[in-house]
Amino acid sequence: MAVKVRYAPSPTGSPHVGNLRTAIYDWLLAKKEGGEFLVRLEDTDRSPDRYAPESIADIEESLRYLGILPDSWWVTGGKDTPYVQSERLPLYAEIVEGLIAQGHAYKCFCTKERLEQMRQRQQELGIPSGYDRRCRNLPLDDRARYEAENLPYVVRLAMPLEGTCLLKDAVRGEVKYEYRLQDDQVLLKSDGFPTYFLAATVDDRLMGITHILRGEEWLGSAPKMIHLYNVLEWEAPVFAHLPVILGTDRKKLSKRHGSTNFRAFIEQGYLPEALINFLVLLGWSTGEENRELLSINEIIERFSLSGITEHPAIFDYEKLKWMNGHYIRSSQPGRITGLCIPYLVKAGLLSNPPTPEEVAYARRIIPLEQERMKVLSEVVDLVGFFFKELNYPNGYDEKAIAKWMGVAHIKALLEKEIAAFESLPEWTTEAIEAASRAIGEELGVKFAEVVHPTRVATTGQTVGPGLFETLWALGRERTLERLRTVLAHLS
RNA sequence: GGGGAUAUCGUCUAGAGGUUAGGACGAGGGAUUUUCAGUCCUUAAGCCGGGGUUCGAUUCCCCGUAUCCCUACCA
Repeated sequence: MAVKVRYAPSPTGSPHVGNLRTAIYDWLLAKKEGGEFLVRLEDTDRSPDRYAPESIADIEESLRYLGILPDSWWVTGGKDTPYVQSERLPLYAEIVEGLIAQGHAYKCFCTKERLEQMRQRQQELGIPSGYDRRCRNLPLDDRARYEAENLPYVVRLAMPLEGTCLLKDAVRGEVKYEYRLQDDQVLLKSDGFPTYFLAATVDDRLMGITHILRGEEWLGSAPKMIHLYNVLEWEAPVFAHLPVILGTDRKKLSKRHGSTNFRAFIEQGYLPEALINFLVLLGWSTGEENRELLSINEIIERFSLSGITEHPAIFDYEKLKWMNGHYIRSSQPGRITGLCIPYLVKAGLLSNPPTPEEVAYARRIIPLEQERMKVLSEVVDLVGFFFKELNYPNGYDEKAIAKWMGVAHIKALLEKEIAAFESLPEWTTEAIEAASRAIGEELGVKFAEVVHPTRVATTGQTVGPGLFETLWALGRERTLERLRTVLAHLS
């Protein structure tokens, strides 16, 4: 049977990297096995504080950005339509009616207040918590009366009171559960919407899903779903429970640890291939081959559920940065330039939209800083000196001035450079370097004693790309202007 | 309180009944000298504890401990 996997996000905010990793694994499995990758929107939680329909666009964008496009989803449709659970309500209602008729599920009229009190009492007494099943054994005339009164109700799954459930997990092997310890899970809420347990089970079945990849936090609820499959007489798909991703304090990754949602990573400038490569490695490895830097195709070739780790992984932002830097460095300069320009526009360094001259300038300077970038957003600080008026000495690094603007040969150096640069037939890195070396010899100082003061005078700082590439990119006019300004202040 | 999962350098991980326990990030040192970054070389750093099984366990089993997850009309 062909593999069919699904990613089933909820519109409760910008996607979390943990969910994205699940989506990546889903996509990889589908690609590897020549199967189908389906994405379904699980929008059954309508409570105003969680339901965030505007995040649907984020979900779509995250998949597009990563390049893990679904074979079928609500955006492009497909043969399992609709892909949005709120549009599938009648399907769930029908299943629930059948379950009630067969005694596998029952209406529960308990109020939230009663359930709350029950839970509190259970906690005080130190006994296992869970629904006390009062409505499971409700006398018939009570139920008839409640129904006649139109009391709100939920539908609960009647779990077996004995026996064990054996889950065969693709990453964890066999896990056993006692049915009697399982709660009578709510399947249908009082607002008529299904819960995850019902909706996901029904949809996975109707959509022909063969493998369910989900976070380990779902492991404990597997027996409820397996029981549902059993009473519905459906064959259960393969379950694969993925290790959770933790923050540096070993707690479930959350906003406290820094960025966790897709949007934040994009804004900081992480490349899709870096995100995928890093996320994939958080819980999966190539095994003996021992490689970490892998292209998408190399990952697809090697991917398998058996390579998935069983223990939680801590999200290492440093390693992600390193990996992103690696992918930036190995990208075509044109691509990085294009990706960086919006950051410069946003920072006000370029007009909105940028003029052709500005774009040409950006194309000259951004590649010079490419190997220094870990994330794209750093470009703003890295190339700032190319754009800003330096205004000696205020715009200059204090320590840089202290170290190099007071050296004995500074005035002679600047004077000679201005004269030499003015008369240079061609403004090329080679010509600039040759002239600079000649000046150094004339002055009888070491080459470094030419380079460092010149760098400070023209850039205001001590770090940056190679000096002659910098001056070349800066252009003859800007270079001369900066040298003259500094010289004027020194005189 | 109950249930479940997991346990190899600080972090991500590989690994096998006998290995100098391998790689990567990060950290330290060195080289390249036009700074920073990069690149190359290099060093330090690990099998949770206790019982078994075994000639031999870090590896297999049990117990303990620790950590994480679940225990909602959220997913």
